[in-house]
Amino acid sequence: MHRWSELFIPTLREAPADAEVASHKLLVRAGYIRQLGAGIYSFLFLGNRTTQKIMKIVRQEMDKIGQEFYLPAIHPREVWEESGRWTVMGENMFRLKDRKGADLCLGMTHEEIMTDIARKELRSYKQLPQIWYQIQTKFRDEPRPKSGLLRVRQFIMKDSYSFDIDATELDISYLKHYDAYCRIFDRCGLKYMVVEAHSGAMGGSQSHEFMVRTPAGEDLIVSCEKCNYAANMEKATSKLAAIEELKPEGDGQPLLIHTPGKGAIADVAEFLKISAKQDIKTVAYMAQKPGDDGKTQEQPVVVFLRGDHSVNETKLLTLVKASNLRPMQTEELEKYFQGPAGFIGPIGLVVKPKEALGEWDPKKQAGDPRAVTVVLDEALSGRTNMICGANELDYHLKNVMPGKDFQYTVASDVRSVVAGEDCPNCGAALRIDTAVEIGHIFKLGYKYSESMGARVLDRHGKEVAPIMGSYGIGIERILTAAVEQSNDENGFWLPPSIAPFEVVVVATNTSDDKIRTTAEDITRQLEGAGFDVVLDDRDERPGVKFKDADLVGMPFRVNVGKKVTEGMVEVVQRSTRQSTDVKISAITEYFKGLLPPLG
RNA sequence: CGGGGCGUAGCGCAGCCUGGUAGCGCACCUGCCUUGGGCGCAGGGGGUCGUAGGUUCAAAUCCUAUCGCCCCGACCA
Repeated sequence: MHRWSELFIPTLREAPADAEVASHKLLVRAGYIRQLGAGIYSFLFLGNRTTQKIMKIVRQEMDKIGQEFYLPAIHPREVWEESGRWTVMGENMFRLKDRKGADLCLGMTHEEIMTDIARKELRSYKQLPQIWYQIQTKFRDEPRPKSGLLRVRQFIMKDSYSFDIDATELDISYLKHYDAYCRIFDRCGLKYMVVEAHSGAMGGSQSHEFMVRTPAGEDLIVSCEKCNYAANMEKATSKLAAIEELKPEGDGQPLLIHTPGKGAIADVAEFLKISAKQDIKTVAYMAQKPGDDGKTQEQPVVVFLRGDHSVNETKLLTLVKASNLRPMQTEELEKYFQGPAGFIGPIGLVVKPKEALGEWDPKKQAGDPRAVTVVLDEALSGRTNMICGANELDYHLKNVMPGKDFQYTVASDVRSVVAGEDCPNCGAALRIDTAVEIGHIFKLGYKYSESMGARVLDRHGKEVAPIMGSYGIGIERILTAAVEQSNDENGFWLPPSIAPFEVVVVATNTSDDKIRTTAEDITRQLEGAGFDVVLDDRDERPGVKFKDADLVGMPFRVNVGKKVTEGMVEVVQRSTRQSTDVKISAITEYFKGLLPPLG
């Protein structure tokens, strides 16, 4: 029997001053966690019980589709060099040296290690498909750990990896994970949504993120209330209302107009009595990418989009296969546009051909030194009679038509969706929320199997690289998300499946023998029926015990008090505060109707 | 890495400007009391004031450096 009086549950009346988000404050106050350093936390009794329950659910569902391994956390440098990520991971990776001076790192994720096993052992298509998973501690030297358990430097992750003979088979492994993840998060009692995510510049074809809405989240997700459209900001798009085009003036050719001192879009629009929607915004970047020699390569990228839109830099990075963007400086603007900041525009640019998109090989960069990658946002396709900068101080152009009056390297969706725009599926209004990512499934492709040399023979005897997928779940984030989702000023409540205890039995007055023994009896009964119960038998005033019970996350409380003389106790549901008088003799039956048996 | 803030008892804070005995609330220990929402009374324990230098007769307080933590930004396969 778990007696509170003998347990270590250090609850706090006040939250630590440096806690900001609800889950952080409450998990500390409830005695689940204590901080050791920035982004490093100890899990105490209650916190550990919960994460163990979460892991049990994850394990049960993963065992239905895969096999659990246990892999090292310390990795030799060589494996990470083979995949190229020893360099790519940069400062985010914890590195150390052993006594012989050999380089090692703490694993941030385990693609390399799993692929290493695969290449040494897998020989034939007959051994595929394989799904291997593990639940392991990961280390990331975050530049800025924050928000309690949300962004930390050490955390537990369930990660799995699939090896398939071809893309069709990968689809099956991917779908298995998708379904397993839904079962896991359902069982953990989370309200989550699945969003399409961008798969990054490093290859990979499909990716979904499992997100929980919360103000503490760091990711933005776009979703439709009407249909089930949901996407990551970096992937989201929207249907735009038709724009009323300006009338052409003169012969319809671009026409120079004097706009003295009106550089900004808003000024131009006001000066010309037009809407920003009729203006072309020009955003000029230098795209950056680390070169093979370790030096940063740069190339000019210019985006044209509707005056009231803004560039989504992640979309753009993916499009031009770059790792970073910086705004062009004045001299660079003058070099490529031959015009002054504020009045730059598309006409007169030397446009790189479509084949040059995403091309970084310096040998293929020869040609006109003024050549730039020009990206036209799709929202400008087919537009007519627009206003744009003339590349001349204090002048703009009228009657400009993308595609006719200027060329571009590529037309693509590179703008950010704005809340209230129309859903691309059903046309209803889109909303944008912050959310926390609790799971991510990802079609990796051949990146690791190719670079690390995993090969199997296919049914024709031909040597091929297996195609891979990688899939992660943040264990602590499930807890954090659950707390974020269900809390008030007094504390939080967890879904019974992951709460440290499903029921707390409060003996309101321990000096009353009848009350004390009844509370013990009830606890014993409920335990006997398979429920997870803790008995609060502390010699405290009832108020103290009620406050604690409200704080620490148990979904149900049984108050054993004066009504024992009538054979009754109260059952209080934490989430609703609803209190029900229940006959002591019927208490087990009552909970059987409320709670599913423990798995 | 840029900007800001904070390090004084387990937690929350005051004291610092204007140098001179280290304080308050909660928590903790003992006793009494109380027992349906952090109850009351009495007594008590606990802090090299983040660390290291410096100035001074004297430093929590002034100066310098350094470490740590938090927030905003950058970053986040």
